[in-house]
Amino acid sequence: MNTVTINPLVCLVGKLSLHSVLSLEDRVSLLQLPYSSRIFEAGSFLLRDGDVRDDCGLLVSGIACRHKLNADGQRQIVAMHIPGEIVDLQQLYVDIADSNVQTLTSCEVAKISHSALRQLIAERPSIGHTLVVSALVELSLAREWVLNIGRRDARTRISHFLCEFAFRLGRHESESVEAYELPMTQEQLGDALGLTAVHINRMLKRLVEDGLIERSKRGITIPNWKSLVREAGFNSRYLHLVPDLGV
Amino acid sequence: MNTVTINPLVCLVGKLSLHSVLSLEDRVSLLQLPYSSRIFEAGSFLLRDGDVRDDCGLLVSGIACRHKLNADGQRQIVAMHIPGEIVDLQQLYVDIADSNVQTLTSCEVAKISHSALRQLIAERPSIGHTLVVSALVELSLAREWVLNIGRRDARTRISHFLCEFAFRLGRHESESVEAYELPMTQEQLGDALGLTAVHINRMLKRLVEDGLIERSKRGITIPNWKSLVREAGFNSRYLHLVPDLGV
DNA sequence: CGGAATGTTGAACCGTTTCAAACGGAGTGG
DNA sequence: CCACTCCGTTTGAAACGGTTCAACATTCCG
Repeated sequence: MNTVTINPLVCLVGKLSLHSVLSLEDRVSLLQLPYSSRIFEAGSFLLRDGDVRDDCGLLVSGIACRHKLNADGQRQIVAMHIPGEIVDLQQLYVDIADSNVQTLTSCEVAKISHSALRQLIAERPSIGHTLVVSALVELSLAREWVLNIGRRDARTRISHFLCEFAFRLGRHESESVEAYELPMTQEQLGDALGLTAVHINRMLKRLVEDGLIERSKRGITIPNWKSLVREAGFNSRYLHLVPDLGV
Repeated sequence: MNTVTINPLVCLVGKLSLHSVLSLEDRVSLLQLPYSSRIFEAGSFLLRDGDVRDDCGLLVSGIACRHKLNADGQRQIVAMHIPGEIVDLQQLYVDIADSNVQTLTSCEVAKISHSALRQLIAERPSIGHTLVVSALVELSLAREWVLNIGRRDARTRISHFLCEFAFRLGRHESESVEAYELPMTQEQLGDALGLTAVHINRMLKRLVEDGLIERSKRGITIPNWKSLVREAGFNSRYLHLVPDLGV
């Protein structure tokens, strides 16, 4: 697997750089963190509600989602996780997990012990600062998620979700025909957006009919970025990206 | 106003203590922070989407809410703020605000400059740690809020909101008849829960009929805490309170 | 190849919204 | 003190968006 060995931590550095300016020394120190990497197959739990952890899981490749359960057992996906994100950063500060994280695709995860990370943060406070920023960006995303579910109808809601996901994956070069893989069943999309799979199906169909998206298996293509953004009322500011890239 | 002068910062210490264990030295240092206190009347903005700040606002008394706007101008309340909370802590780490904070009642707010707070955090890292914990608790609340709006029907959703608010205000001694003031119009409750004021009205009426709550003007009484908790499927774990108080 | 999971479609249903009208209380000015 | 207005609450009837259920088609995967 790791024959050409690229250090998986580069994806962490890349992700953190989206929200903060990292010094060269910080980057170097981050890349020297000890880790052990492992592959999880689709559907594995990376974190369970109630877990207590002594290491952090960095998502190196693949997509995972964070979800919570109702008293009735209904599921609500509350966040998506993409490569470069530390999936259980909260457990570095707060003891007990309050949600589940489950892989949607096969995922490579690098484990970093809390003690190593704590030591690094103590030595280089700017890295601690950067990690806090990434947590605050997650907070901002969660609040936008509330707005999305609370105050947008199904069609706009799905459009907004697709925009956000495309944007976070970096597939948002304006005007161009952008495609990405959306590794979610319609059931999962429903759980993310507070809708039923059936209704997701109908709305996706309508979005295709109206030329806002194209579909092939699990792939989504956005033929005209601007029109989907308009449909969704999407404004990327809440993502707190450091470089101002259009929109 | 401040003739008997109680330091408003004690409420900050109290709030932080709910989630973390603070040393005596930390408490003392916190209380020595320089601040300037001011009263805002109901409806004032404490923070606006897009603001950049060089000081933090500590809510000393009163209730505020955080909200975001749709592209259509529809409002969604994404969080409630109660005394002891720093309403714009994010701006200490992230430059630009992504939501509005508006007072619901007359509020006393103590301003603390970023530089003073940064200096304190540098001197006493455990205080920085505690502030991060409080931000992560807010993240946990936001995720539960998503679950509440996405996967609970109106009746349960309102019940859950009332439970959470009561619990955060500390009015949750089990079994007893607990009352608190809920300083929100039905319109605002609707904005918080992704419902219309009309439907809030009908559901509140039903909750009263079913003996789960009692109402008087803006006051809410919970005659039987346990039955409302059952109705809401409420589990306080996501609030991450340090002392384990029932439920 | 066969079975399970996912996607698709229609019809009936229901929770919530919308619209509209009336009510009540608090505050203001004459 | 009354009349007036403003704001929030209350109520009803009709409409709508999304759900539910059920059947069938398709894809995935061992």
